[in-house]
Amino acid sequence: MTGLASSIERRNGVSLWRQIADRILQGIASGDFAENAALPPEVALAERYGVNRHTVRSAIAALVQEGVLKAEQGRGTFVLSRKRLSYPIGARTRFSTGLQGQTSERHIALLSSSTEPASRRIAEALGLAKGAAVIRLETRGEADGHAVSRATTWFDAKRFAGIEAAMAETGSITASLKRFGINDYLRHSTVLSARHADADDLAALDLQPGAIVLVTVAVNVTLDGEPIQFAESRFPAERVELRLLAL
Amino acid sequence: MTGLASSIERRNGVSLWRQIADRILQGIASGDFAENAALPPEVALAERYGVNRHTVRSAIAALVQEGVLKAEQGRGTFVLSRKRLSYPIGARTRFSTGLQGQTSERHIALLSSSTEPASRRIAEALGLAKGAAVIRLETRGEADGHAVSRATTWFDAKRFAGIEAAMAETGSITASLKRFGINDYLRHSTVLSARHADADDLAALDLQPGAIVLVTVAVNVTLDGEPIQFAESRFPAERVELRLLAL
DNA sequence: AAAATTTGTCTATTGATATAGACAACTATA
DNA sequence: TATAGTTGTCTATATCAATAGACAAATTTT
Repeated sequence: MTGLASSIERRNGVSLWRQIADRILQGIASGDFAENAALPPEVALAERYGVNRHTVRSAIAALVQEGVLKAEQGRGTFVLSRKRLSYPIGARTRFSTGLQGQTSERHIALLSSSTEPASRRIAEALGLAKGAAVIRLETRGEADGHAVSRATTWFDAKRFAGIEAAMAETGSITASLKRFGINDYLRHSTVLSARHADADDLAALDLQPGAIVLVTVAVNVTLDGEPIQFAESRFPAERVELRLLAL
Repeated sequence: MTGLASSIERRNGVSLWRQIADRILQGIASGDFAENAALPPEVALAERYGVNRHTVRSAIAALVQEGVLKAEQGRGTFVLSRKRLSYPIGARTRFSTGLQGQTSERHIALLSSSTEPASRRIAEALGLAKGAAVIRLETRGEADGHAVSRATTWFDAKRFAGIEAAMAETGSITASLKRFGINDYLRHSTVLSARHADADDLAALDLQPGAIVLVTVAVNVTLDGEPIQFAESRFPAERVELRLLAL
């Protein structure tokens, strides 16, 4: 990306230090600030962004807290290496296989599960009657010990009774579905949006308040086109990008 | 979406009123707050979010300013109708055809154009030598008089000399490419991310500071697989969602 | 007409945010 | 060993953000 001007905005509900922290993150992502190298000195950054040096210090302090930067007195402030995961989305999107090559270990942790009546939206997506019982799973995707996604998933309770136990045991949706005789499935639809992370996402994904999450709402179907799974997934925008396949 | 708890976070660089404004926007998008109906009274909202009534008023004031809400003394605060556009992304993504049925009028406005040497990234995507001349177009997508996207597009300057004039005249990428003998093209790859809008996006998309943009980086190719166009598009997350096709 | 409900305005207080300047502490280099 | 460059700490001040309470103004309900 060519570094477009993009200046800092005042009195808009987002503090200057938070905006500058975001700009520094962008700079790292775009290669403006190289990894494992020193950031420009505080005075230079202050001049570049048109703010006081102390404001820049607040931004840096937040990023040090996040583990993105490391400050050393007398030497400089350094960018720690933190690769952004590229999460593929396509007809055969699978959590585990998708991140192969980028991480050495990944699995899905089951945070909680419950059975509830289907809302109209979920009933329609799964082809059930409104109010039919559905199983709801709250999960967190982890790769190399880092949280990379947070998802809420619904299944027909009648057809997939006990799937929460299978998830807890296998740590994989694909493996769990196999136990119900589903050896292959396709992604039918995906709708994408973005918003600020809510408190639940912040805790589960270990994010700083104000962070942005990418949100996908997807329906998976069998090869016959029968809907089996409805899911909303949240990805931390600062650590993950989505790569659309087969377009 | 089931309304997950998601409480409000303090001293994180994002002011409470901005967080609450975001929550209200979410509430409208999710149907929690119906369009053309009254919002709960300020005291009720204050209690729901655990903040002072004046803080809620600040959030409402911002959304009134944005044209999302309308406050009437003695009556209540009303949600104005503002449908979120659903922008399709697929192999044959076209700006104009994609929004058919959702809007009555749409076109692409050319904001500026220039010729510059290709960065490594753009050269690789377009199959050119690094430093080769490329045409860069800055455009804004408009539907029914509202800005719905902001894009930066690069073309090989040698092959597409004068495309900026065609764009200015036709208001359409598809129509402009036809003048260069390209009657059909496909989307080869799309990478998706999200971030806070920068100053340029804020101005071009008529957003409030702190707003979130969805970012797509895409390469379009001819039917023979030859790359012809590299583009970065920004969509206001509060007004647009991306619907992934053919997955 | 009266009461209840809701938004609008005002004053006051507290804490967070941002600016400004000075100097200490530490590191690398001439 | 100086010197320059960099991060760390301190004080002070002004503005913004958030809370609190009281009452006015407009609308709807009783």
